[in-house]
Amino acid sequence: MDLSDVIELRLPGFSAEDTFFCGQCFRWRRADGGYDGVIGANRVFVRVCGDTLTAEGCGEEQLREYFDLGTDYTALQALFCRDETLRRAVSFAPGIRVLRQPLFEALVTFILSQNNNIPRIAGIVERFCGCFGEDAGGRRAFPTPCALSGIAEQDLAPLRCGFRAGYLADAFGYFCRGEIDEQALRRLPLDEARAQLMRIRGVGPKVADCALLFGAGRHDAFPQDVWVRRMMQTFYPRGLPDDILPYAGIAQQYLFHYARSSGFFAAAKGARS
DNA sequence: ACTCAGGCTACGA
DNA sequence: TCGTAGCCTGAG
Repeated sequence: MDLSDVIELRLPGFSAEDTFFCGQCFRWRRADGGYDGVIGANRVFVRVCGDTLTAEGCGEEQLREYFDLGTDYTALQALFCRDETLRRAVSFAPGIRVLRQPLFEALVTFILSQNNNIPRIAGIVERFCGCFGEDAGGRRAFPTPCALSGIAEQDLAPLRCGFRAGYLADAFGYFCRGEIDEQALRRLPLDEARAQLMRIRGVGPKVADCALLFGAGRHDAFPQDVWVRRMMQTFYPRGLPDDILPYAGIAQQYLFHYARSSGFFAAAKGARS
């Protein structure tokens, strides 16, 4: 296969802007009217025109998986929009899709996300790839677990990721030794899958759910950060509607983005004391 | 200068 | 089993 081929995917309603910058991934940049990113071992350039996404740099199968073509967002949004709050969140940024990233990448980036802000996370991730990743055509691929065997906490000093370095080193160990079973994570009951990941130091419920949702295709995993918790307390004191639960993670992404970006909670900031 | 960020661990009650 | 102080670092 020629990786320089331009591949077109039909992706109705897709917004690269909202999808790439709604906080689920950290490696896309705006460039030349499109987006420059790295998927697996490949540097990829993406452009969106109407309902068509064009991509060059990687194969079609890889793209279909990464953009989760198997999930029908039109149907999903119809379901979500029967709920008043979700209807508002979805219409705020209807072009969001939850990406299916590699498990290791999702876990590592969300370990780095804790008590941290997005620009700085992106910086740490770039330094990490720069230090340990293979060349991917002008950018660096996200390092594979194998490439990190023997990497210790002190080797991570250049990342300037602070107390998270020890957590990363622990995670590398689990992956290098093959002690994280991706297939199991995909089929196990949610709490068991979460427990497997939470053996890693620095991985609590939130990070585990992010890894499952973004890195293992578990649409039922429901990461609750401060923003989503605010949404839950305000609009869903009794929890999400039952028919949403199998897709709670995707709903979460709309709720999260809405909570952070709509300004709904902005006034609450100064209102303490 | 100072707060706070997409949590977690460790420790105290 | 609860609740919470402290943590590296740097952006705002």
